[in-house]
Amino acid sequence: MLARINKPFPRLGLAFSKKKIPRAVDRNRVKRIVREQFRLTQTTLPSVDMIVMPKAGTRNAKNTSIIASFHALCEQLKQKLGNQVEQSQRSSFTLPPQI
RNA sequence: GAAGCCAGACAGACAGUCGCUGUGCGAAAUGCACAGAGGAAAGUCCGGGCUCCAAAGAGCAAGGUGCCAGGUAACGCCUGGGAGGUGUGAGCCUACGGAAAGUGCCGCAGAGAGUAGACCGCCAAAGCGUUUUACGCCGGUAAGGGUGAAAGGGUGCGGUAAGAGCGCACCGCGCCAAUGGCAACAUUGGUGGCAGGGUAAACCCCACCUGGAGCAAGACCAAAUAGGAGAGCAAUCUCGUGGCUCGCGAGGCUCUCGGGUAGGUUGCUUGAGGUGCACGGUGACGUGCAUCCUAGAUGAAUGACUGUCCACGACAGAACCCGGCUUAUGGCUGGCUUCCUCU
RNA sequence: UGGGCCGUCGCCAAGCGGUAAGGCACUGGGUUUUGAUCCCAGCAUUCGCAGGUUCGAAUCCUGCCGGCCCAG
Repeated sequence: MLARINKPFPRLGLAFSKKKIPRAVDRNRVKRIVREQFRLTQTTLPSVDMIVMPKAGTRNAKNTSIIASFHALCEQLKQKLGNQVEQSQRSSFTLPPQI
């Protein structure tokens, strides 16, 4: 829902309301999946702060579909920011991202 | 073989790689080691610990519990027993004190719904009258019919004008005694007279229990700021303290205007703890010894990928901590009951 | 964490121990040349679910389910 250029490395924010995903088990599951995918793909992501927010149907989604939609959103983000962000800026930093 | 009842344990396993949270080691590292959700962590329905209010007091009010005995820190929980109900049975269920302290309610129907009553009936003995083997009046009665969820014990015999606990027998009920049992209660005997239906998850009475708030409790450190202005009340007052009164403690308190802060540490996990053995107890449970340390986050941690195997993984995520209850849920094991078939 | 409220026809709802009002909507009929209005009639087999108390429960009690609100 948000992507803002702030720090020289990508950061992840999660906004998971109890209204969208009522049960704690499902909420934790989706958060784990998003965090894991961010961790695996952070070196290829643009250096922006992003906030991920689930929609109402997310609680019934399978793990593979959540992963696929996360990657699709990242591709959209890259295309939108492709003109603004320099490629060299991203590769020069290898600090651990703050999740 | 089918259906059912009860009890129990388990909650995918192993290996590898990369991650997350905590603790320890280390000067530090892009390190190393160890540990890391549940039987219900859930609902928040009860009980307790802990913390503050007065190391919690009195009375009223309010609320809860309600056969007996035991267990427990405590309970509305558990165990054992009694009584009642239910099921063919294994079993299961039960707010299970008091209706003779008082009050209320019992629609419709029905004569009458609670110090009873007379619609259809039955009888008319005694008394009176007449048209005298009869009828009427004065009356008697509640057996039978009818209404209702419920009509002031039930069945039978006697009795009577007809009837009626009016009398008797048995059953039921109340009271007393004995026996067994700690008790609830059971059994037996005697006695009374059949009197006043139901409802207390209606008010209520009796007995017992409950002070209030909650870890965002509370404690500490640091930062910031204005010990501001105005009004009101004030020891017969105000606040702490909650529904009220008392008591106790403190001495200022309340409102308005304007302004400031809300960051961190702790509480935080060793506990009515777990496991094993022995002993006591029918059992819940208790005692002793040995042994183990087993999440502690604070935008909130348990995952992803790969491989092998199987029954192909249900319900579901700790937030101060424990004991229960309730609800959700997967397959497995053992015991028992009923029925069917075969030998 | 603590506390409170609600669930009744498709919708809005009254009833709080005595056998489920009313309005809108819907269906049928009438009035009208036709439509609206108007008139008449119909429309709750589980009062969220499951037990219990009572002769009798939407109502009382207990346990669940769902929804909403308040305080910190």
